[in-house]
Amino acid sequence: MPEPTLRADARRNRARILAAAVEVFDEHGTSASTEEVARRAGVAIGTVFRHFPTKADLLTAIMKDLQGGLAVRAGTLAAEGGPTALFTFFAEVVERAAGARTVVHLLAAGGTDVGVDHQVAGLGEALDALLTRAREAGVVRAEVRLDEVVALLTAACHGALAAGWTPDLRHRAVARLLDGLRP
Amino acid sequence: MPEPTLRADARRNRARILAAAVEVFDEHGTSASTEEVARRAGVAIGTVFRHFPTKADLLTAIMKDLQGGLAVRAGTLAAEGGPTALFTFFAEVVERAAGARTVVHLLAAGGTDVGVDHQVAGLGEALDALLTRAREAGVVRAEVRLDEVVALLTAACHGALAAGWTPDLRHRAVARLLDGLRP
DNA sequence: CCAAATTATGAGTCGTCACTCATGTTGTCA
DNA sequence: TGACAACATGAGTGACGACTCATAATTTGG
Repeated sequence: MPEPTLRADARRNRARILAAAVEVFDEHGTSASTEEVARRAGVAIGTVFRHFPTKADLLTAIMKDLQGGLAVRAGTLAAEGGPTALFTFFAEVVERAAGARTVVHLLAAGGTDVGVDHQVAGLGEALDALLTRAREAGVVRAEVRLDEVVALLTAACHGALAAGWTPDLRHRAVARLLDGLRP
Repeated sequence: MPEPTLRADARRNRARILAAAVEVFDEHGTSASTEEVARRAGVAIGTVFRHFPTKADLLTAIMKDLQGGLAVRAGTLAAEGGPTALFTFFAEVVERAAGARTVVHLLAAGGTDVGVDHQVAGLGEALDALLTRAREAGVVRAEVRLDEVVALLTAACHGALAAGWTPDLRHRAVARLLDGLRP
């Protein structure tokens, strides 16, 4: 665990860079230049490369944060939400994806460009909890498996960015998707 | 209609370039270089740019062909297939997308990078025929609209390229999607 | 078979982007 | 507070890709 505590300014800059990167990639996709990220973060380009030696490293770090955030949200819903919390989570993620290219681009890269262990951060476990809860309550068919839910969620996020997906269409499409899980 | 009949070699080269482009883009995505397309087609790079002044023009032409092919297939299924022909078409397209990045990348670009009129080629009409047929036969709920079907199809194609979609998972995911359309 | 127009060629241009490194700056700890 | 290590800076490098253009090779109508 090589974590010899970063210097104060270094920690601050690292956070700024990550925040700026999410903004920039949300707006222009992951093909946006590293220089644009540096500009938005208010640091020199060399600083970005000091913290993230490769653009892929930067993307991986974002992915990690993202998964962490989703895992937390899924965990909260699993604990507090009712039997349909899975549906809530599903809709929330798609809604977020609609306005933020980063999520989708990273999901798209999943495993190819960006090396991310999908087991990390407990996202899988949290989703599994949501699914089990829904299954036991009978709002989801018994034979629906976790990987199918993840697959549909991924697909929906991609679709949400496609041309012509108005909010209305998005809601109807997600509704149809969830209908496919119900008994 | 500016079509003063191309010279024989020009027609041949145009066809070769289109075929090569589909191959290359299927393998490496639409970010593959124009030079690679030229190499595969066995022509010089200048020739590619003579026929398609811009890379976007090349992509648009491929898109047109692609939509035409899908429209024909949809038309055939609408005429010959049974009430579940819509499901057959859906599954076929996803299956094809799984092995060919071009389809998906172009769908993803839909309207942004590549300017394509989705009304062209009668794809919408053919799909509508399939949907109507299914609806009348009662295998699809009455309130399902065409744009939802297209949205789900797009989403599924994107997902089919994502990491970890084994053939088995792909089939199950599509099955769940179609379940969402049934009464 | 022969011009004249059309098309093919491919080395070169221009721009962009990920990434580097010599130099300057700042935080930290004794 | 001083001194050293950690960090920041930003002009520069090399690679790559879309696109151009002067020149050479084909096709085609007469």
